[in-house]
Amino acid sequence: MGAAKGSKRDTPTLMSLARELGVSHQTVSNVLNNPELVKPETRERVLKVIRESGYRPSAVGRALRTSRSMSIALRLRPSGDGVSREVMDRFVHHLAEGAQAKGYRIQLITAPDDVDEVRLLQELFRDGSIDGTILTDTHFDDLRPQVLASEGLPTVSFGRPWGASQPTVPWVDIDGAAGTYQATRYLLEAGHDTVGFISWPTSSGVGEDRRSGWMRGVADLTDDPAKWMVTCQDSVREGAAAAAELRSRGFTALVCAGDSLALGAASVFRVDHEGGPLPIVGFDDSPVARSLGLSSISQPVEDAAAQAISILLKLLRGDHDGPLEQLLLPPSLRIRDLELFAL
Amino acid sequence: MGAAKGSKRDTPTLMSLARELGVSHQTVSNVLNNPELVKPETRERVLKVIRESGYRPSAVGRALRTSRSMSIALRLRPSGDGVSREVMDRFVHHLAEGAQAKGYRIQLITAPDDVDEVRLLQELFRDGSIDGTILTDTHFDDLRPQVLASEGLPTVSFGRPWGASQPTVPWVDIDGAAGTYQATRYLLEAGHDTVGFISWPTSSGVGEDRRSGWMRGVADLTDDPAKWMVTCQDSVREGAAAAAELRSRGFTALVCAGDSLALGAASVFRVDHEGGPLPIVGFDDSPVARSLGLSSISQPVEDAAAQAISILLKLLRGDHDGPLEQLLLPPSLRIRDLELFAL
DNA sequence: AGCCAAGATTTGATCGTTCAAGACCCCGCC
DNA sequence: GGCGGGGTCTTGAACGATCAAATCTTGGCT
Repeated sequence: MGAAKGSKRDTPTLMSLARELGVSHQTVSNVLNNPELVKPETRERVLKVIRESGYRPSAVGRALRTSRSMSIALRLRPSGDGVSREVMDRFVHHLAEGAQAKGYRIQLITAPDDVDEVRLLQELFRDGSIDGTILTDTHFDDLRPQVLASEGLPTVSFGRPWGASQPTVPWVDIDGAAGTYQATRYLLEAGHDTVGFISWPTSSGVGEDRRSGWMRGVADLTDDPAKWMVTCQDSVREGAAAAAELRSRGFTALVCAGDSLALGAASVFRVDHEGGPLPIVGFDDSPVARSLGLSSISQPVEDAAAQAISILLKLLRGDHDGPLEQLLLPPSLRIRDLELFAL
Repeated sequence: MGAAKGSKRDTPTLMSLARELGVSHQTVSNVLNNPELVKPETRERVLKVIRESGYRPSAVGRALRTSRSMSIALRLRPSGDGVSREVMDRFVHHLAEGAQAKGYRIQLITAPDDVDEVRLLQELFRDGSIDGTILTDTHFDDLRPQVLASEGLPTVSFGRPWGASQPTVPWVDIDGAAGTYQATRYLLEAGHDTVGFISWPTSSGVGEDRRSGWMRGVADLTDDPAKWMVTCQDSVREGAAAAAELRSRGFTALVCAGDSLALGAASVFRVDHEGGPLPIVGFDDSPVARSLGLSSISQPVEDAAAQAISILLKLLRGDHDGPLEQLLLPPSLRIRDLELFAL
């Protein structure tokens, strides 16, 4: 076929295509990036060759010139034992999906602690590997947002800036309080006079948030909600112990800060239970809850991921219209009939 | 402070550092990549300035010149409902960790099916975004390895090439059969005369593998192992039904293809159980199994990830010594006392 | 005919690095 | 004293794209 210069089986480039077509490299580039600048006739001619050659613009060449890597960093946390990590898992997946749809890619990083995470992010940002990042698992005294913001590293946080007087980066989060409030009201309307709560230690912002929703839900029923709840670590065993305690105090329905606790609580309350939904509501709608038929509160992680991406891309585009975006998404209650224990 | 040319607050480059130092850019480059070529004296001088400026070589510039992106693609699957997806989760995490330790990064991709996955991988490979990939969830009639291999895309598979007469890419996998064999023998030695099996449909390579280990374990006890097992879909409910069936046939101990099934089976066998390990063994050692105190077979995913990375890097380096690597790692049995149901 | 503007295409520089030679210096050796 | 050679450093080109500006065409208007 080709005579001229001994065409190697190399992957085509703008230059090689241009030579082959007898046009300038810029014309080929324009066909792809600014088609309206090119006469329809030549545009078609160029497009044809592009298609036939299977040409794909070098992401690296492009990145060098535009100084945009089209990739976003995400720190992956060590597995941990929780039953609810599936939530984060789904978040990551939707993030990858959303990013990909916009031509971006998610790059995973790992770090032993926040300081290392921030340092690594800065390095990757400075060497052009990433354009921005999405933070997860925010907590009290979390310095990451403000450090990254001061470095000018485009950042969106999945999780509110707990305890900070003023947010330093835009964030998206799930309204845990709204979820537990809804669950509490549901149980009350289902005929229970009291609804107890199994809580995490107060060091957790997420835990505080979820507890506050329940408290609002029972505010008109008691002056001393502290007597209606038990605090314990996040495990099935402790959840069961806490539930036993509350049950002995006469509570017939419970809301729990997480599904591990709810699972434990369910093991206590299933005794004498007569079918239908167990009056226990967990949080996170984990796979276990789904497969055992436990009621739970489901986080709209898909929305959260989409919003996080969308806000981050806005930052990258430089659309600085107005103040930081802060988005609180409502979770939804999933009531289920007990499956496993009913057998 | 500098007078000369109005130094902007730009990030430093090889060129800018070279100018500042009064040496050539290549010398600076050599200090970083081939220190032995540079006289110790100047080397120190250059290093000092590098450190002070916080200079970091542009990953993009380097990638363009060397045509190595230092990143590895990994397809993230849709969440799915399984209780065992935590295994993949841990695998991904260890992969990211291992890659990062070697200067590589993991890029997430998503795809609705294998064909799209392969196409996307090819595109990313051709445009220089990735250097290689790690496949997961291999299955019968999986065409991905052979297509990728024929395209010259460096690939390592986590999961055997089920059904293929000849592997086309190196792989790492967990020896499921060894795990179920071990579990079966353990139960027999614990005093049970028979050990049943709850199996997945035979379309699954992983399921076949796990079943075969159990069959080997009971081979000397029965001529018709088909009567000792039940096949069903992977859910807690179906696991419970299958266990009830086997129990009614007189089986006192079971091995299950996965933890969902085992969880269902446990709900049946816990009745009349008197403490100590329940004679049910699941597979994957999922968080639920751990928190409920179910015995299970644990996959050495950390090893698997490390090996996968190691083999892939070898491919990238071009060390083609000998045939494709094929690595089968033994899982380990975790026997636990029942926790939750014992309360 | 002459001239300006819009349309279409080309030219040259640039992003930041590494590769492949070339230049220079100093020494020892015949 | 010229020559080879190792050690040190510099020069110029390449990687593959985009940006900025120059050039060539065309056509309409006076």
